Amino acid sequence: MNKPVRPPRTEAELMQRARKLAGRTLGQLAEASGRRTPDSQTRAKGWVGELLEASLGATAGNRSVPDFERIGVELKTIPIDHRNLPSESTYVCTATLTDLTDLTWETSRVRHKMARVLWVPVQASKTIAMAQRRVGSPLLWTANAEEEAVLRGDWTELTDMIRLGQVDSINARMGKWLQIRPKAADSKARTWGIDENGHRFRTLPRGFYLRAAFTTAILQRSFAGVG
DNA sequence: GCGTGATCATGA
DNA sequence: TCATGATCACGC
Repeated sequence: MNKPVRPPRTEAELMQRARKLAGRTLGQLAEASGRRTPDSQTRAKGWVGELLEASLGATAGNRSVPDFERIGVELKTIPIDHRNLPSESTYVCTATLTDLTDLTWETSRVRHKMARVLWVPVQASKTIAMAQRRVGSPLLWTANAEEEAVLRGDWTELTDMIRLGQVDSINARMGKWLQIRPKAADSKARTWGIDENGHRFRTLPRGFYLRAAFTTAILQRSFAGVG
């Protein structure tokens, strides 16, 4: 890799950088940071996210802290289809399956992750070669009251099921905007969960995801009144 | 296995 | 066509 980008010191600095990236291709960003552009994402699923992290000066690596630690901002890239709409859900964090007694929405990882997010749309149509895909206009976002109420409701409903030992009854159809889906190397992966008798048992690791309908809605909201 | 980053691939 | 359930890579 080339010279690392230094971490942004303010949100304004981060936004200035993000706006400069808008319109550039992934190939250009890859060259600037000395990375090879993969032909496909099948075996490079996190590549775009890591490329944007490097391009904007994120420092968190795989630590459980915000991507832009100093200013408390999380970076999320949004894959965009040919209609300019999000084509995938957005992973948020792993779901806690044991020791939930003192866990509340206020102290949850979901809320902390979602507190302040820089959304960066990136073209993801397979009809566009990886290196030619372009970065879109960034959105620095915080949930408004209505959004947070829905997220809190979804989180509470799903977390209550886990508390009651019903984790294996959770499916991805639950939750309006926030859902729980597997988050693992494969379907054989196992972590500890709690069954309906309160006993520990082996189960598939899960994660919280934001539905594409949610990111569609917040991108729409950001355009409202702008033209 | 769990954290980071996500997208793939198939059934409905 | 599209969302669900499965999967890929990497550091530690």
